[in-house]
Amino acid sequence: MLDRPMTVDLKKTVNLPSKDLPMKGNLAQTEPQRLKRWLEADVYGALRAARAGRPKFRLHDGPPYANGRIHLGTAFNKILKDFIVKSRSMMGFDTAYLPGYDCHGLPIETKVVKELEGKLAAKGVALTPTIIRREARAFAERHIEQMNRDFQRLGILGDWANAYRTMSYDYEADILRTLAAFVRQGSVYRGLRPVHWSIGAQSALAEAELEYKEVVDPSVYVAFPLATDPAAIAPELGGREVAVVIWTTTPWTLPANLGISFGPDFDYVAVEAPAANGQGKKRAYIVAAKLLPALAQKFGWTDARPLATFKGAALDGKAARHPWLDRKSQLMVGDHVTLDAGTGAVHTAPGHGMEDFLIGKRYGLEPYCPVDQRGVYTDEVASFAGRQVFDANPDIIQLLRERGELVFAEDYPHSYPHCWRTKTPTIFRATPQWFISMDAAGLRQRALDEIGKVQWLPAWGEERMRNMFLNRGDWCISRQRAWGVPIAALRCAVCGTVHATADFMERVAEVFATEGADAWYARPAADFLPPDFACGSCGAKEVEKEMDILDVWLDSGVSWQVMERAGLATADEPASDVYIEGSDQYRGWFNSSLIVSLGLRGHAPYRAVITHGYVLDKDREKMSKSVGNVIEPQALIEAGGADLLRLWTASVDYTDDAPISEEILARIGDAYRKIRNTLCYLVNNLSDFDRAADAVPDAELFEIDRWALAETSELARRVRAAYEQYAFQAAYTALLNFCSTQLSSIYFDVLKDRLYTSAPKSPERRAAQTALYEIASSLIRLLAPILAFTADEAWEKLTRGQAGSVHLAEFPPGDARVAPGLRERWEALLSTRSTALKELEQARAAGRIGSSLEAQVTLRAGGSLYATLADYGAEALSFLFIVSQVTLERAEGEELTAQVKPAAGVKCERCWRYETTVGADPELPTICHRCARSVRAGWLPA
RNA sequence: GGGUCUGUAGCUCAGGUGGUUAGAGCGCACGCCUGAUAAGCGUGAGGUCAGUAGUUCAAGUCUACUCAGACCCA
Repeated sequence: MLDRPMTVDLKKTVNLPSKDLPMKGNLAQTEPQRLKRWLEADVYGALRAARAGRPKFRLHDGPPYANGRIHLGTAFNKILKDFIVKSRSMMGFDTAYLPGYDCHGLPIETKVVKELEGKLAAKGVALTPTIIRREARAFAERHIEQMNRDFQRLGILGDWANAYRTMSYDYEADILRTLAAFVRQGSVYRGLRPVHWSIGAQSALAEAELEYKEVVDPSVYVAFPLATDPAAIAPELGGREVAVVIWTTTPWTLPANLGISFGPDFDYVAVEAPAANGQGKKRAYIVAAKLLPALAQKFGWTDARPLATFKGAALDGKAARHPWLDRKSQLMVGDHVTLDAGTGAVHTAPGHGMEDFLIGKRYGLEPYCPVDQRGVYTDEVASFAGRQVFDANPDIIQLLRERGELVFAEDYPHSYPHCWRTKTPTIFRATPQWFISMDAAGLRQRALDEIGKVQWLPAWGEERMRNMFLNRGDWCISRQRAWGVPIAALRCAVCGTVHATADFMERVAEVFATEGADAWYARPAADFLPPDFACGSCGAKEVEKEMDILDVWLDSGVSWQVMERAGLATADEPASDVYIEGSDQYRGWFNSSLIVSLGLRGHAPYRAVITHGYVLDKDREKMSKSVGNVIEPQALIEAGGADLLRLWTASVDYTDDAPISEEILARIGDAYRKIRNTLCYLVNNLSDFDRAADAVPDAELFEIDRWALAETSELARRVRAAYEQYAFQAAYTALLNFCSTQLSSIYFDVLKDRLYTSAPKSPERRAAQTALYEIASSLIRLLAPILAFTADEAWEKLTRGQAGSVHLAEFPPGDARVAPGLRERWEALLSTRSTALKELEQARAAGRIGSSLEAQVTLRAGGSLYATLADYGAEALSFLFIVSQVTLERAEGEELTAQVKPAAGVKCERCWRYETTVGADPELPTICHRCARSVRAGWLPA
């Protein structure tokens, strides 16, 4: 061998990472390709097969409404569900996820009707329920296909091909069978209830079909003379003529007045004022004390004299006389009474208002409604029978004036609901509806019992749910619409008696199962009739079909039955381990599902209920088109990929409302890049590492490798626990902090020297790679539920495509044994490192060094810290601090000091450390002895 | 108006049963490196804990009220 410099390209002897996993994710392009492969490989099916026989975990999907592209809220919901599905399956559970869609209902119906109206009118064809239903079904079908694609694009794993639909024939049959079950147990009844009614269209309207317009209505203040002894209210009123003054802007509802409501805790006064019929008579009028000054001025009561003051509760149970009819008006108290307007005494007509109806129900008043579907008074109404209600207003006011009960009248501009179709003002009108009683079969009490057995997350959900059941009225299940499941009942064509038996409904359900609910519209009533039918009341044989449909909340309330039908649950247990939906579903799906499951199975359909908040803008205000603060998921996916959206979902506290904005997304992008770069470092430094052949035994690992593995195990333990508790944000925080602190800023930074400068197959480099492999394997799996695409990509690279999708893998256990004292020892080492780094920064700021390798550090420590540092060794510390030399000195006190000086020696061209051994090897004169050994071992013939 | 909930640094979040100078990651500023490079490392500056009043020796943590926001109901 010649004793002169060799011509070695030293750059080529440095083991730099590969570029197998690119730093740039390019997710908008790569995700769809990966998705395609998942679908081709049927990852969901493979997962179910792989977990067959393991304990089951069920997440029953609350069906989103099938009427458009998904928005951030639906994406948020589905991603959270996917976190659960993926994490539970990685815990080893056989996790089923069968998505579903809510198909019937008003939004689709109105959309379809709008589209059809113009077209059909031009052809002179009438719009029938059958046509609406055909179009609505096609509309829902189209949107389900689109939404299926949208959801899958988010990386949601599930049985998409078999997604359930509330409009499928068997599902429609189940809805009707469910109604039959409630009929059989005696919970279903028919009763009157006020609904929004369009006189123009002669039909019931939903809230969404109302348009509010500014109009001027008559505002009247009407006296109702007291019918009970006024001394019972306040002694001062004994022997006086007393009247209650009410206010209304709908004088036409006065014929239906059955009561007056007061706020129980408000103060009311009886004041002496001139009687409205003049002639100088005095009369005592009752109004709310707080409103008296304003009212006295309005009425011209210049010398009103208060006679008595009392709480509204004092009036409870008393009675007044109707101003012109020979009828009592019940005095009541209720919390709905406010002092915002009027007199504090609220005219109550239970047939013409929702609040009136509810309080009337408590006091046993009928929802009396002497107005027909044309808005015309029936014969019951003396002197106004046959008159249209709005036309009758002036005459009613005139009548009041003549009778001396009109205290005051004026014009009153306000906004009033109008029918969106006919543009006519609407009225509230009590109409016959179908109900499920909350109490007839004890449903309310059973629900309250069951609520206590369910696990609520967040915990306050239990109270919210409980209050809801304590206060809710009977469930009105009928709607006067076309797109839904009809209430299969018959009405006698002669006497109008309704025939609705469970047996009959179940027979019809059989027809629905094969022909769909359309059969009710397509077939004549006679088709459903038993051959020997006769009306029980009048014996007639002619019948008509009931045309009301069921509330769509009943549709979705029966959805847990698909879990039984799919073999995922049995009837004697809750159909789902968990429900997770937005917080609006306490009133909605959680509510209806509980009632239906209780009615049919006797228990709740869920073991646990999780709620998430709404997606809000940067100011935590709701997104709306008119405000212009809407962010579309499609735009986010185009820009940054679904994994970005998934990472954002994990980053927020979903139990509260979740803010999203440009800045937040920029931060999430930063976090994504941090995680991705961490994965790149791991995977790309393992490109020449074959775990089976190259891994070293535990004993050959460096201490820092063992520390990093211990930290990884701890991470696994914490992240796993977070997933178990559905605490995705805790998982996110732990994972991100681990990547940036333990790995990037400590382990990876220190490890670069060993990975890059050791001989490729040297034991020290293989030790580092052995640790990196374990870390990569754990980290990727722990990330997989959140970063579904990126983790799969990294996993594929790490395992060289030999292990299948990461979503088939299980979590690392997180129970690695850690040598006693290792953690405490490393706390001391790392805190010493911080001290050294601070000192290095001072030297750098003073211009004494640039790179930390230009420095040597002298540590002075005492006591146990000195012992720890000495045991670790000065040279090892120099690698830990990434400086060229460390000198350790023993000190008396406890305080640790670090001193920075220029490193000794010359910079090694290869490892960049300053070494006194540079040039020791004459053949390799520009590098240190360590590098010379590596180069000889790795690149030169022996 | 009622039920339920939320409000801690620019952002997302930690801060059992009230107790020393309120923490983290990111961002930001400044600097280093140029062999993780549309990367990496370091140091540092950011907070009247929404506000007011109270309880207490002591409150981000308890009470009341106010303000702002969310869902449901009216």
